[in-house]
Amino acid sequence: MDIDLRQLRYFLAVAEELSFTRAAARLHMSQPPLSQAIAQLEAGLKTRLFTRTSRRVELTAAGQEMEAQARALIAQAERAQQQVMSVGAGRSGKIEIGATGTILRGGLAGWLADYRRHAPEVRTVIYEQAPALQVKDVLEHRTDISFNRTDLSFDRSVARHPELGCTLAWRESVSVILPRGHRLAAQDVVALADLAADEHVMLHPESSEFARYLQKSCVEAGFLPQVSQQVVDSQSIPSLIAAGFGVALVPASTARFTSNDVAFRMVAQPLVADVYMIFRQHEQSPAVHEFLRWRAECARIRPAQETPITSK
Amino acid sequence: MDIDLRQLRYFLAVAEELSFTRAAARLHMSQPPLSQAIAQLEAGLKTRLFTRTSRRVELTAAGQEMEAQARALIAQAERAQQQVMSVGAGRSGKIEIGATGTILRGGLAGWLADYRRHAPEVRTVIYEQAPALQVKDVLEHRTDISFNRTDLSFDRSVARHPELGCTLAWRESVSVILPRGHRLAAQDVVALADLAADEHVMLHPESSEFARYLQKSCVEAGFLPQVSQQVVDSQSIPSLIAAGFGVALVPASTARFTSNDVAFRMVAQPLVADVYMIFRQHEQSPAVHEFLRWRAECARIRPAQETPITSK
DNA sequence: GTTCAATCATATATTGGACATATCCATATC
DNA sequence: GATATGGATATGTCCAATATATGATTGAAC
Repeated sequence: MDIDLRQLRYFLAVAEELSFTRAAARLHMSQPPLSQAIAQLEAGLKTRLFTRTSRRVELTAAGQEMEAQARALIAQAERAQQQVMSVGAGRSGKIEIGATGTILRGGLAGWLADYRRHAPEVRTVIYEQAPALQVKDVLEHRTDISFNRTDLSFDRSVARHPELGCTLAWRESVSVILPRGHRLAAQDVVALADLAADEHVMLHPESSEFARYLQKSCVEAGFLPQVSQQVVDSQSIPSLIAAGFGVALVPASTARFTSNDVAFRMVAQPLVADVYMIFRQHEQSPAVHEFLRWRAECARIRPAQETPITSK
Repeated sequence: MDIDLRQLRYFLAVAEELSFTRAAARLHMSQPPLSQAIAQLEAGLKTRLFTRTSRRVELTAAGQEMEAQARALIAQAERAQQQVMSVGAGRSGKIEIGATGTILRGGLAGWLADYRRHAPEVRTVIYEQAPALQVKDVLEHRTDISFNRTDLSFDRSVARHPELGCTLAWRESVSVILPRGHRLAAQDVVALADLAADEHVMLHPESSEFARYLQKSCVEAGFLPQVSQQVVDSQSIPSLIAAGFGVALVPASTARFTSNDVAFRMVAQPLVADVYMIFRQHEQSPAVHEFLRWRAECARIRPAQETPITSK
């Protein structure tokens, strides 16, 4: 009673050849089972599909309808198979990405563009996330990959979860934001120690591993930064600097979207603003798996990772 | 390698139950062959569709895609089957109808409306045909049914073809078109014999059996009509009458679309303008077959067929 | 920690159905 | 009317889908 794609393939062969014998030859089978299969299909539909005049085979009206329907069905089955295999191989699908505001506006989309060229069928959906929620969101499948500036291998603030993996995504340099007319604005590159006397605007160290890293780096450079203001959202930093609250150390890419009320200057190495990807080690969809595999391969070929988009 | 709707039905059962055991019960089969069938499907796609954790079954990303695709495919297969069966039963399909101008404009569409209500999926396509080509067009499958005023049972002008059938479609009365101020315009009903002295406009008797029928009727009424003008297209008759070329006998429904430069009066019975359907006895599509069957049944229930639309 | 129950995978036997070979029947062609 | 062509029918064979039995894993109960 239920039709079956095999029957439809047989039907189409007969409909195209208008001959059971020729169709059977094309299907690499003998003629009787083909006749039987068609008869069975007709019985299931309670409808004749061919008129057999012992010398000529013709399609009935229902047969013509069936030809159109069968073609559409088989084509759709083909597409369905391709689509499923494509998802299975990670060539299509969806990757849910979480990122902090600075990373999202700091060139993440541009950095992803490479992969979009490599796997155009994979949709990437980017959510802006509070850093504190990123690990939780990944663990609970709300996102597949989180981009942030925390290297879980060294992070002690979140419980080191065995299910989570962490990889360096890209490496950018650190800039310092100076107010107009600051004494260091004349230099192209600023050494970290030169900022010892300035007041600093920085992110809350509790919620930002990057802030803790900067603090630690300052201490290693020989001074404990004077904090004039702590902020939650890095977007508000440039306006605070413009208002005279001091200086701020930020990832170089922050310069892309800010006015020229303030000056951006490179900070000398070895200060870096690394961006990491956090992801589940298992239970990752093929698209995510393939994405991470591709990234790992790229990193193997060209390990020196630079700022995704120059902050010029 | 080629997927098969049976596998998809199995897959959907498992995807819905998220359990091989329950799905097998729902499918009235045991669990091992179901597991095998799914494994086979996965092998064909080279893609895992479920993650089995020996306690819980879950869909992979590819499995979710497959669920959507499978639903769409099975629904389409269902629709295809319905559609083919519908065509096979004559509930849907197409009927190509040929008709002469007078019949086409004389209420054919209205007469067909009944059937369109009965079988709304059947499309009826109406072509205007020269009467001389109607039989040929039916025999050569250009049309399925011809409407005209020729009863093939008595027609001797065309070779009586054994493949052709002929049935009365409807019966209308005959009207006479009189010029303004004609002496008979005062009467509601005109007897045929009263028109003996008038000049007549009529269709070519060679191409119109109706014209021959009218001629014969006049002779039986005791006069040979004086023909002032012979026309091919009955549409031109009213204007010729208005121009004073005499009178004309026409089917009553002709009055529907003409101005009041002329007067229409009923002609006394037994003069009738019957409309017949001509069709192939065999090689008719289910839609045509079902249409004719339905008509025959209606005629059996209510044999008195009237003018399809009153010529008021 | 141990046992039990639940659940899917694997092994093996069985059966139904798809297929092939052989043949029959109808008809178009000569 | 003989022949050839092409589909239907009959019958045997073989594979594949299924059932039964069993194993393996694991979550839950105590």
